[in-house]
Amino acid sequence: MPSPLEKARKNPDSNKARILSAARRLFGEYGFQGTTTRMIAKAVGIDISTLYYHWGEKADLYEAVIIDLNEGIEAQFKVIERLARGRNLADRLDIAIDVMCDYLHDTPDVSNLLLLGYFSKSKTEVRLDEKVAGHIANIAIAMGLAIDKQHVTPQAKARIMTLWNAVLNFISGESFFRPILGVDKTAYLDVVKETLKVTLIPAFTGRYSDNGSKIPENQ
Amino acid sequence: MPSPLEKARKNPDSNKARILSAARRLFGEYGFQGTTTRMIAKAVGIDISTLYYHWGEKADLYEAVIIDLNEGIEAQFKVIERLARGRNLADRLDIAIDVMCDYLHDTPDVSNLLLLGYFSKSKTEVRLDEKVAGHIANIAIAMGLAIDKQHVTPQAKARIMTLWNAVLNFISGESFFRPILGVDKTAYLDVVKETLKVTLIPAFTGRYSDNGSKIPENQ
DNA sequence: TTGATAATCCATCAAATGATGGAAGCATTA
DNA sequence: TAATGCTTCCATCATTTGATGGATTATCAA
Repeated sequence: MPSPLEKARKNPDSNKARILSAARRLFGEYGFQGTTTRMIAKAVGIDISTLYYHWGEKADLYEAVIIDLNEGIEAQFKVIERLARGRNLADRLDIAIDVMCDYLHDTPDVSNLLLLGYFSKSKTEVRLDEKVAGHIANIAIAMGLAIDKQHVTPQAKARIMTLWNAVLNFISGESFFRPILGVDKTAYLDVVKETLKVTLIPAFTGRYSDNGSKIPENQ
Repeated sequence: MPSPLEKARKNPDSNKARILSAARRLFGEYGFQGTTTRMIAKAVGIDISTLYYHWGEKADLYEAVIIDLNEGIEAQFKVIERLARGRNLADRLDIAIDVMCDYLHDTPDVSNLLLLGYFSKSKTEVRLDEKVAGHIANIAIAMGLAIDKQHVTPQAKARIMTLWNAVLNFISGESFFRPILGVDKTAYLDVVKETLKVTLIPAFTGRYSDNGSKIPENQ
């Protein structure tokens, strides 16, 4: 039997799918508490009860949004892994930053939702942490910093978090940070990419100060 | 005539001050939308109407919280400036990271509130961006990267944002990131400081070249 | 003490919000 | 056509939430 999400994806023009899409955008913009079911229904152009018919209560819809979003991220990790295979560490990081920045910039709700999930404590908590732990480990593996999920050092994890969070911050906070930087919309993405690469790639390619044993480049 | 904030600070045991304090904690934890005036009143142990008597409508209370918070941050910048004066860049950054991490870790609402301000779009927007622009410029000056607020290059701004955001992310997201790192509460702060220093100080002390492929040499 | 000012609480309101029941419309198939 | 199941909308409810008016109590100077 197909899950509700698969059903919605199969027919992107259905109301069910359009509700999910609007919910994603609005939850990302205003957060869980700041988004009302009426706002979502109005954005789609349907009655509120249709929304409840398809997705159940608000928290269930939110959960569907989070699951959908995480699958999108995981798909991007696969893209990165494919493009980065066989390169050296600096090139892999370069590719990862490019791909992730482009992806998140094209789908702005994703980074908003993730950050809100990290920092805002809502009463209806949707489990997100083990997903993030998985993302961190995936990046570590894709970057060749670990053989498998069980062998990622805390140091590597912390460095990846720094990079991952920096990407999310810059993309999600564009409307906030861009005026401060004083660059236009098209230049912003380039400035961000360049800054992330220059500031953070050396943190991985340079020597690891604590253990001194950088994980060898096992292609 | 004293401002409401000065009045509240003068008498920290007054209900007015206790409301501000509880509001700060709860707004930081649940965000503007997720916090109700009843929650705040209950935390203080007073009737809701007393809250309205002292602070007016909810948005006004929130604004008072933000102003209070920004003054605390600016005070910390002064501390950093005093401690860092006369040192070299690497030492200044080291001090700045230590002082800011300690301060934010002791007052967890601050980083939460700032991040929520960056990323969550509420209908009742309180101006925060020019404050942040000021913070960025202050750091730039304190670090000796610029003579005055008018002469901070976009590159320097972007690097400072990366550092500043990284601090906020790690402190505010402790409950989220610490289990992933698998360290205990006391060790977390040290891991964070160490990671920030190792990964980000070279971004400032190294060359500001645009190819970014070089690894800094010093310390 | 008295009188004015400040602070607090009780009761209440209007609007917003999450959620549901049931009737009506639509589509597919027998 | 008739029957069945899926989808949509209207009307409505119970709570929650922001906010206020008015009565009551505390504070304190004259």
